[in-house]
Amino acid sequence: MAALSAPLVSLPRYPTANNHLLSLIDQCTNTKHLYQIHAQMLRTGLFFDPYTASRLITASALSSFSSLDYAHRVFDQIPQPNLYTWNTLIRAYASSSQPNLSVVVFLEMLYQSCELPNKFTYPFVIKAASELKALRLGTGFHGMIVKASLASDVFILNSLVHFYGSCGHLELAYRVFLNIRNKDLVSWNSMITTFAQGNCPKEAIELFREMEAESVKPNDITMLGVLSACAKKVDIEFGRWVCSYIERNEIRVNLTLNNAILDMYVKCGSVEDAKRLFDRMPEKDVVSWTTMLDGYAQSGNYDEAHRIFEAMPSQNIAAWNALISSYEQNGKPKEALATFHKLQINKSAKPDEVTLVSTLSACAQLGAIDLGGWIHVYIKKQEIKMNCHLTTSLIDMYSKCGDLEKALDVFNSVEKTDVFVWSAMIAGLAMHGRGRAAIDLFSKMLEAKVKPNAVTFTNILCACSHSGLVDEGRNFFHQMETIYGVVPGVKHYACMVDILGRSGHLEEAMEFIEKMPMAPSVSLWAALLASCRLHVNVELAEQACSQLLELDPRNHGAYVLLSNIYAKTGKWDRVSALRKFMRDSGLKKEPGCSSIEINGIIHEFLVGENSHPLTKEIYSKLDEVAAKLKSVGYVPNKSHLLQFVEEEDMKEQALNLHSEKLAIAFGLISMGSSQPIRVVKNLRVCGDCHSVAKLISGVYEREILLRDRYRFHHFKGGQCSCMDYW
DNA sequence: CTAGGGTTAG
Repeated sequence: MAALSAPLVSLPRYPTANNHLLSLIDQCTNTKHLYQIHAQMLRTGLFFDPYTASRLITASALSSFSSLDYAHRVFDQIPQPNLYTWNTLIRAYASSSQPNLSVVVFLEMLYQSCELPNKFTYPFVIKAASELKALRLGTGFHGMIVKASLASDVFILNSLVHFYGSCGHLELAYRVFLNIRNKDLVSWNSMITTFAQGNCPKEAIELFREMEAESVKPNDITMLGVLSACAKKVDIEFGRWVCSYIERNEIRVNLTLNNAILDMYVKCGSVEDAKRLFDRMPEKDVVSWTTMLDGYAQSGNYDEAHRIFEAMPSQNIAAWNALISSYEQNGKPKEALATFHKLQINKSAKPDEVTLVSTLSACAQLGAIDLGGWIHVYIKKQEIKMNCHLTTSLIDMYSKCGDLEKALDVFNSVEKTDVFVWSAMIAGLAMHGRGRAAIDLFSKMLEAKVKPNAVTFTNILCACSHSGLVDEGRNFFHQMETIYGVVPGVKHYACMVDILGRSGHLEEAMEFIEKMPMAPSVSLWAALLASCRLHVNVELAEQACSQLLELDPRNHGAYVLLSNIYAKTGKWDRVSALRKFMRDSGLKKEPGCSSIEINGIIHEFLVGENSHPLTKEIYSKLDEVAAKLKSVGYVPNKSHLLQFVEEEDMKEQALNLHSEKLAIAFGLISMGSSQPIRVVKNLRVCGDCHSVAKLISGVYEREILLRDRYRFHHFKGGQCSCMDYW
């Protein structure tokens, strides 16, 4: 009997040779070693022991010199893989760069193996689903788990919490969490992390309190989640408390935890605390350096930022990105582009999508279409994966640089879209005065089953405002909450005030403001004030202005708008009173500044500028323009003169010095006549400049694209795309 | 003999 049941090839359960080979696997440092062991296993027949073969798979799949390909080939040689072997491969793929293959192997197993997935299989394959953010897939696994009666396993449930969290479904994650009967530390950590990363820092901290109340002892991972929540909440008080909590409870502080504390200090605005910790840290890595660098850059301390940058052991792309994006976000787009340029020369790191997004955004701010277009080509040439972030930035860049057609090309050519891509395209149409097209696109977006968000509504209301679509604007505003569940914020109210005020419904705008459930913002009053100028309503303007100044006493824009209205109605005494007041309180009008890009170089003109090398030519061009326009009957409109110039003949001259005129004149001399002149102005275009640009576009047969603070003016054949509604 | 939770740049 004993002889009959013995296997043909006798394999002792734990033979010494077996143990010896296994211990050799742990000592492998390269693939060659693995091949030798593999060969030895085949020779001795040990390979056909599922456990031994699985160890070989694990070693080749998860080691530092890993080759998943090889692991898979090893797997394919195994005649009858058991469940453990399958799990090994599924696990290896789950944490690889191709988690989808984990799912493929899982499915193969369902078809080929007579064994069913067990409690070990699911955490792996759910991890793959989390990586893929594949909600439906993971939900399917969840169903299988319930059917297989595995739904009480705490390991599986914890991975489901993590899975729903990484898909952004916090409610589902929380529901699973609540259903875990025997919650362990990882359950709490998973849920806290999910809340912290899902932009619910309050809930994360509440859960941490609850955990304490249940006497579950937190560890370093818990604190990472809590600190990340503090950083998101910008609550330094609580952050400091967390640090002392870590000390009091003797939680092991490793490099990662120190980095998290560092980040918390930076995000909460205390670079000083961050620096103190940074100097004391026994060990630092790239993350520590980059976080510190980012802290200085975000706070505008570029001297220190550069010092850190130079001192870092290696300048990775994240470090460059920290500099570029902080410049771009702190209103220093030129510095952002200069840094990008340095990166290109330096070649120490390769631009990634974050770099390109920030740089495109800087191009958009400056109207630098040459560089922006160059980056577009770069993306194609380098075969950089287009994601929604990049698509959004490209659409935004082309729109803001005045090339709406290119923006539409990008929009129409991408496969992947999200709500931000659609919203950016709607914004592009809006700023070019194509209100109807923006509304059509909104309908298409709904057809594509993309849910509009707060940004979408800001943009669509903006479209209505620029195109004078008052009824449509009212409708969207009322529908946004009732139909789409987006609660109007103060920005949406400001848009509505703009829509109503601009179209002359000043009374209705005022009533609308009175019924607002929140306090009006500076920009809301500014919108009303601008409407008062357009429709010349001195009384309401004074009201709006005083409300605005109460919120922001040093807002020079408000004084300028009000003085415009006084000037328009001939109240010159009030104009001078305002001017005196501004001078006495040290308030200066923001100087008008226009820029134009010629052959990739941005030329800037301040109002009255005369430092440009071609100043002489520019001014003589302006004289020529003035003479030509006079001959077609143009009379300068002096009421647009906002500079408080008192002497009459000075006014006409000052009008000629407006920055947009200088930039247009420069464009006329420096560019080929077939190219449109693209100008970006920091303020709203003045009425006289608007008329002049229209005339130039006719007389000189030149297209002019003028972007002002609020929108685009596309001058062609003597007309403007705004139809004079601005 | 296999599991689950992690810090940086948009």
